[in-house]
Amino acid sequence: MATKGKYIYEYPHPAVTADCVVFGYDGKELKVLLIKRGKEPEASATAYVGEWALPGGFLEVEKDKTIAHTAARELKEETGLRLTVKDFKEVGTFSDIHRDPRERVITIAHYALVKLAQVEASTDADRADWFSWNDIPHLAFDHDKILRVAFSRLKRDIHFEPVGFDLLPEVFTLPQLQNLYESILEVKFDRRNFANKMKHYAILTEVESPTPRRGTRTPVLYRFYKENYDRLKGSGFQLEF
Amino acid sequence: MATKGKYIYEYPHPAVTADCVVFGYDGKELKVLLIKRGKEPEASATAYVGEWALPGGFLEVEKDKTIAHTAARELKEETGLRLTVKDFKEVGTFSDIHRDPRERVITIAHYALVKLAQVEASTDADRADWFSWNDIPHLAFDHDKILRVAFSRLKRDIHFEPVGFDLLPEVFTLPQLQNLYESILEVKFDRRNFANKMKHYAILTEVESPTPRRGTRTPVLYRFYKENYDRLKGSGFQLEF
DNA sequence: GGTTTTTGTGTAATTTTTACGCAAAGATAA
DNA sequence: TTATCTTTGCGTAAAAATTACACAAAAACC
Repeated sequence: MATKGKYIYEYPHPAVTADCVVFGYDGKELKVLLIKRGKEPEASATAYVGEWALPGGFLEVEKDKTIAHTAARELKEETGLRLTVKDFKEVGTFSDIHRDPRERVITIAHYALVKLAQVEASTDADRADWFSWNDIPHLAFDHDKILRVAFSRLKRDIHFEPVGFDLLPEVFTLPQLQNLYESILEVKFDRRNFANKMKHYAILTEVESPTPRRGTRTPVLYRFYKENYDRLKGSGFQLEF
Repeated sequence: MATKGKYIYEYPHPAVTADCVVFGYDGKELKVLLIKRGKEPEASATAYVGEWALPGGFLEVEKDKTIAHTAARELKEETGLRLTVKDFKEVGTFSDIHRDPRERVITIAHYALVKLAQVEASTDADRADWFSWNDIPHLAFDHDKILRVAFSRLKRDIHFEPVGFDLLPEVFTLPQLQNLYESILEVKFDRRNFANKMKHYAILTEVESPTPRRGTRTPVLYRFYKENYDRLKGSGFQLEF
């Protein structure tokens, strides 16, 4: 199949892919969605068969309006997860000349945050699976590196944007929120100071608690108060921890 | 020249370019290096001839180790300016399907900071020129957009890294440093508070001033104290203004 | 010598951040 | 039923950082 192709260029062109780091949070740990690599019908050859990898795939030159559209389309095809283009944040370009053994492939990595509970059901479990952040298997290509960079990007973004809320269910407790921040920022906060700061920012609204029993004292439930957050953000605000 | 090419692929491939936003600072204003577009021997057709644009060009698939190497190589070829791969920071990918009228081209934008005085001489003035940030001409392609994003990235990075110092000469005055920060952050600071904060951070060392006359009172000269900055940065520090 | 521009300097008031202890809610075990 | 354990909620005092603010010295120009 040496000259099976029909797309001809005067100069060599690289292949371009979009890869997706999809983060979830189960109330306890940060999670990442990975796929098991199989044979890919579109690629001229398939590499790393049977290994775990980030979901992603090739830019469709004549169809994908932007590389983020590639990310959204491939994520849907490979995991069943349906996200919009706006859900993806660009992490960066990975372009090492030999990062793919088949041909020159540069990839634009993206990350996305999902409410885990609400998407677990719609995920195609045959090919995809969620892994705890502290228990990630070895990944194909340079996907380990991409994952690390994506995490550091998330870690940075959380200072400026309410990314935490994209990972939590609509209704959540203060301890859950704090644990999430601690997981991402890899630090511990004083519970009282954390609550004070949140109260000061006024970006949470208390939910009429239907007293949902648990193992200990029932925590108060909150909802994210988007209006207030947007107002704060508009005036050059930044969430600090 | 419809089928002049000799590079054949089974699926369509995009062209990939690296574009460079090179910032300089003349002690008064932020500047950007632009080139005047001419005929490009490498491209199958040339677009936007005669217009100003960001320096940049096509990834050489078999030669450029990473896309940052493309940026460095093209900057050198187009402007004469010789920077290392490490001098470039990635801004992001611009991949709109019709951003280049010739074919599908996605570009990875980068920015770099240079000590203006020391590079002005080595810049190829026939093709390249420095423009004040507040006096940028209309640019080819989507380069206006790239420029805006690059600036906002610089604005963000200056909180975490001593980027200011890359734009200043080795030896500089406190008012110069303040003016630079004000230009990038688009705010005004109180002179005394700015000086106090800098003193508190202890990242400047006073230089034995050879009393270099000027228009008014001779300002004290400083040099950036890298050791102290690195130490601070290592312990999770961040430059705030 | 007077005028103008630019630079350097310190302190008090305010705001933000940090540190810290105890009581109530709910579950489980004795 | 009571004791015990874990988890949650709450407020204040000390420390640190940020802000606001005024005057004198250096140099150039007239």
